[in-house]
Amino acid sequence: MAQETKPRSILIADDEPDILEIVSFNLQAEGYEVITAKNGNEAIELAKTHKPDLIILDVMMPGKTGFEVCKILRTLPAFENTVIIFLTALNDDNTEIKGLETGGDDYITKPISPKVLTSRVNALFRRIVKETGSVLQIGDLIIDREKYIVTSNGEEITLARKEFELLALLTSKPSKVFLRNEILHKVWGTDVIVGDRTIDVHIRKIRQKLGSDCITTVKGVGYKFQM
Amino acid sequence: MAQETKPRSILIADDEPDILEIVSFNLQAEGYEVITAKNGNEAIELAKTHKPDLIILDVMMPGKTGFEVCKILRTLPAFENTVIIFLTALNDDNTEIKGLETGGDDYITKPISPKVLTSRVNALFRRIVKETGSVLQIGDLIIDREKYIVTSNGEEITLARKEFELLALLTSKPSKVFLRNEILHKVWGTDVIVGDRTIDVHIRKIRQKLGSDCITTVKGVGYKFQM
DNA sequence: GCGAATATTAAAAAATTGTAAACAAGATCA
DNA sequence: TGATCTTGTTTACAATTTTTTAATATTCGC
Repeated sequence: MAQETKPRSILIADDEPDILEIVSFNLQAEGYEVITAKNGNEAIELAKTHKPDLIILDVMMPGKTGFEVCKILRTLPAFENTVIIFLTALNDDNTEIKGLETGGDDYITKPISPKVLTSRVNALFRRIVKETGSVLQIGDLIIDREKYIVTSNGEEITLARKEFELLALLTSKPSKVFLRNEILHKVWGTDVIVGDRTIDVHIRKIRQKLGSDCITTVKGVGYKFQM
Repeated sequence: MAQETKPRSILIADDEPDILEIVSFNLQAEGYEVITAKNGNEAIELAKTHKPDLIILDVMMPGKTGFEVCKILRTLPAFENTVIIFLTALNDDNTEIKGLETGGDDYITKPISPKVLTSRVNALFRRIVKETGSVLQIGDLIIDREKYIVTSNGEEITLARKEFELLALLTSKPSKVFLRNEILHKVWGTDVIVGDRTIDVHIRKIRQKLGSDCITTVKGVGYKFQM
């Protein structure tokens, strides 16, 4: 039931092994998948084969500079939207401006704090990343809270608001039995008073729409969702 | 009808008049529309009324700090996606990390070069525009957010400002259901109060102009755009 | 089988949205 | 300037959908 998300991948190119190691270590600790390159040409190769989500480029590298790598990558459609961060010892305004104008998203000067770098990477991902949206998948049932859509076997099912919220509640913890009281509180709210049969009627409608046997009655207690 | 392009607007908050002046000057020279605030509370006020595309906040300000302003704004739906840059004399890793984690998109330490700031602003806008897509094409509908033009089957459709903003919001995430409240906040602003039927009427006008079946009503929830 | 709990059904009630028309405030233009 | 649009908003009512109630049947555990 838990949605497996592919970890975001980051390519780091730097000719100093120490930097590669410490930055890799910190980014991996944060949950990113890290690939390293020792120079510009290797960076381009690895970028093409791995298509990382973010690329960190040292500016001064043997072979090709970070700027050159960036320029080359940006001409390729696959990388026009990839986030690129420059890393450099050159603390010079004009170089920084040049880096940002070359197509870099950020420019960090050495010596860098690995934690700051990580924060900046996180900030960029937060900004770029489309929110995954709260999509719940159980068996062949997909519940998309953002789009307010329920799909069963690829077929879209229209649920009214209370029906949707009730189903969303039950599916939030499959197999858990929700007490009638609990359901009332969470779907209707604490200050709304409705009759006893109201829940039943809504459950019935959901059962009708989904094909009945995914919501089980636990007599005297409540309901639970199970595929 | 003259097609005016709405310039991107930037709000700068700093208690040092010199900084306000020099930064404003440079950003205006770059073509941005600049609004200035002298402290945190003024920043919040101006943000609410002007809804700028980007906000630059000094961290140390009388009244509310930049971090506090950021935190407050981020809780409002209208500002959850606004770009925020921190500006500060505190060259301290932990503070920088805190700033980025508070929801800031960038953190620049003083003394700053106005040109570097401008470059960073440009870089962030370049990135955002890519994500938001200043020109959106959905089916045979083309929405140019920058030029305020909507084209359907090659034919230009004239939308009033509110209509355009509403459509732009809905199309910014196709299929996502926007809550009525969310729409009110993002199109009308946080402190504007309009009647219940106002949204409906605008939706109706858009439907009339585009041919009705691209905006779907999700009763009790909101509206969504779908081709 | 008994009784309490739940299912079913239809119809009433409530909530939400669609629509047309009217209005004020600006903008536009002759 | 005054007349005429355009825009944004409100109002009032119609149309629709959702939610609830209430009355009746059915189920399930004991």
